[in-house]
Amino acid sequence: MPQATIYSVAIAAGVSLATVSRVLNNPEKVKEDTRERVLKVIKELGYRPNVIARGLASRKTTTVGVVISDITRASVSEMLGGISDIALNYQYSIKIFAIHEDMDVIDSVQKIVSEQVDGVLYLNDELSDKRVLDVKRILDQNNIPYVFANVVTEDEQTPVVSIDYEKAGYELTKELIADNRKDIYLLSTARRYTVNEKKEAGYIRAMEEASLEPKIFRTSGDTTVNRQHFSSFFADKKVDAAIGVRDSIAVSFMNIAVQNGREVPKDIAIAGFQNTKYATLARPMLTSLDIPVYDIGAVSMRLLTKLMNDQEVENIRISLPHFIVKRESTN
Amino acid sequence: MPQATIYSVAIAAGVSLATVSRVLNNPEKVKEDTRERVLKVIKELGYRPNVIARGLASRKTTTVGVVISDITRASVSEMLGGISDIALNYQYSIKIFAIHEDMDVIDSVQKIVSEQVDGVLYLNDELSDKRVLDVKRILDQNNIPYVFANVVTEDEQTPVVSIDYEKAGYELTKELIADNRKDIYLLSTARRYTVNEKKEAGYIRAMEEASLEPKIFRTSGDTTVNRQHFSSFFADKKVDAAIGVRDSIAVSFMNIAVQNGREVPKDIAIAGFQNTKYATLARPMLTSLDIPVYDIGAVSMRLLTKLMNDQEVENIRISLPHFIVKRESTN
DNA sequence: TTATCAATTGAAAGCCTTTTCATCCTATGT
DNA sequence: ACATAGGATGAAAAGGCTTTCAATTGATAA
Repeated sequence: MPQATIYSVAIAAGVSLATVSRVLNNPEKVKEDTRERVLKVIKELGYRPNVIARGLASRKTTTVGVVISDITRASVSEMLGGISDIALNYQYSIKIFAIHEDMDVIDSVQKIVSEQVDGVLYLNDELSDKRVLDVKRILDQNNIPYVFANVVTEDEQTPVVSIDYEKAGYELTKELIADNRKDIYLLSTARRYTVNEKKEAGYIRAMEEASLEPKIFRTSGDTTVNRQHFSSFFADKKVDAAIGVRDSIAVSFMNIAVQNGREVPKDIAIAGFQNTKYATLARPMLTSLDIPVYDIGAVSMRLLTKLMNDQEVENIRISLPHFIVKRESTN
Repeated sequence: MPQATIYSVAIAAGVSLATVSRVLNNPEKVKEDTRERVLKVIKELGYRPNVIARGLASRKTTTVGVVISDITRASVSEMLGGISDIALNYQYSIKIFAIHEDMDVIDSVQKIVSEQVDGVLYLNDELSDKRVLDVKRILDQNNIPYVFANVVTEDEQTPVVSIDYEKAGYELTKELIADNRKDIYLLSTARRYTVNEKKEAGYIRAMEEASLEPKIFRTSGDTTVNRQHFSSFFADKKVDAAIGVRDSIAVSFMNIAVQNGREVPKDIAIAGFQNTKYATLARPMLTSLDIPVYDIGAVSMRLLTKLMNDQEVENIRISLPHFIVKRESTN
């Protein structure tokens, strides 16, 4: 049997299509007994409205586009979990748009526009402020609401959900300074991510406040690569504490430190960012600044639903709370 | 300015809509100079076909639905990476359908059908054979091609891309037996996953072949929970090797083992499954059976594109190769 | 020159809904 | 009993595209 359409339902129920449509979308506008009759037929025929046709007619697709650079990163998929749960609540579907470095930003946004999504969630912590504005402009032109998640941008007019990475970096550094550590390194990425730059800024502020010299060591996120870097690191550097901009970097560093005969946390205190599973699977377990990634996803999706439905929004720039989870790798 | 439509392009180019449509979909059917004229106008107006309208008219949405239970799991997002890359190649969009345990399988599939996707990729390693058949039936009825990825099913008619988990379990166990280990535990999950059952079967086969007693220890995937289990484990059990059905379980076990004074791999050899980043971030680094998760995603997406376009497919049941990555946690 | 055929183009139907507008009906007030 | 308001319903247009079928054009062959 071919899929039932609104026609077949209308005929079977002896009403017009308009009525069937109303039963589905404005049930209060149709008399109770006809409504029940129609619903019965719908159930019998297993009718499900074709969302494409509905999207064309209503110019609403109840679909949001989620723009992602590297979906395999743990933080991204965690965020997607939050997005997906809230989307389910509000009956939105999720379309994934993977973007690659070599893709033209403008072109990729235009593609999303042509897909007729009702809103866009942009997850990309590598996005520069200029690019954010490009994306913003095109979406504004097409009247598509959007929220940036986990993105650093100064622009006051951009809806964004994130945490205060500068403050987080500052606090985590203060924690180590309070433990009387002097040679505190920040292990950052060679590649520039805007969120990491914020962490660095906070680290530097804390160090300078304490009249300590900020020392940033740049390496790769790839374990096989940074192992090499870290090994040579211990040959010539004085260090009694380190903060990794990601847990995985901190753990990798910790492993090399131990292999070089350092005791953690006695000789070296180590802390990470994100509080992922890497932190609890490390030995000793890693102190980490918890970033509520799932919540960032969930909250941005929630914010987006409000924007899409023209609801009153008190604050379009949301900063979620963070906190330090102290474990064995620091005192 | 409102978004350009095919009408505005047709008028501006002085042709009919049919011609514009042909320029986009069957360029060889329109004379070269008109084609160029139309393309020029398209570019000038920044026209992008509305994919919803196109989907309604052509009954093709160039969208595939990807069904996922827990998107936050590393293997799932890795697979999604493979899917997404291939989808990009073949110009398909990806719609995510998150399913939860409490959802009705049939209902959720019907929802996907109503979304008019051209194909479905089902990723769910918890799916029982019966459920697979339910899903299959509904999609067949609606004439929607599908591929199951990383799913264990016996049914010969089900397109599926996976690895031979039984063989993998067997080989990994053999490896430890060859190292003359006797008390080899399999650390599995309390919750039943079909893929884990296969690993268990392979483990048991290898153990029995060697006249060793298979010993399966069931715990949670949650680190805070299994730490407790593992701690009490060492109180009363004789063990000289262990295999975790996931890397994270193996690493967690390894940490507890070391804390209990065991040396790895001297006293206990440990191996995991999946070869995730957990394995390389462990100390010592974990031997792991590599499961090409990204490839499973990529290959299933490729298979699905063939199915969607009625291309000849030699084999709808694809088993990808696996191999053991030996590291420091075993001899 | 005329018939024939292929290449090119256009007109219009169709895809399945939503939504506006008009019509009909019923209950209410006088 | 009659006008009126409001609720319930249906007819039809609209949404932006693809695709069929018919018409036109131009070129080639007879």
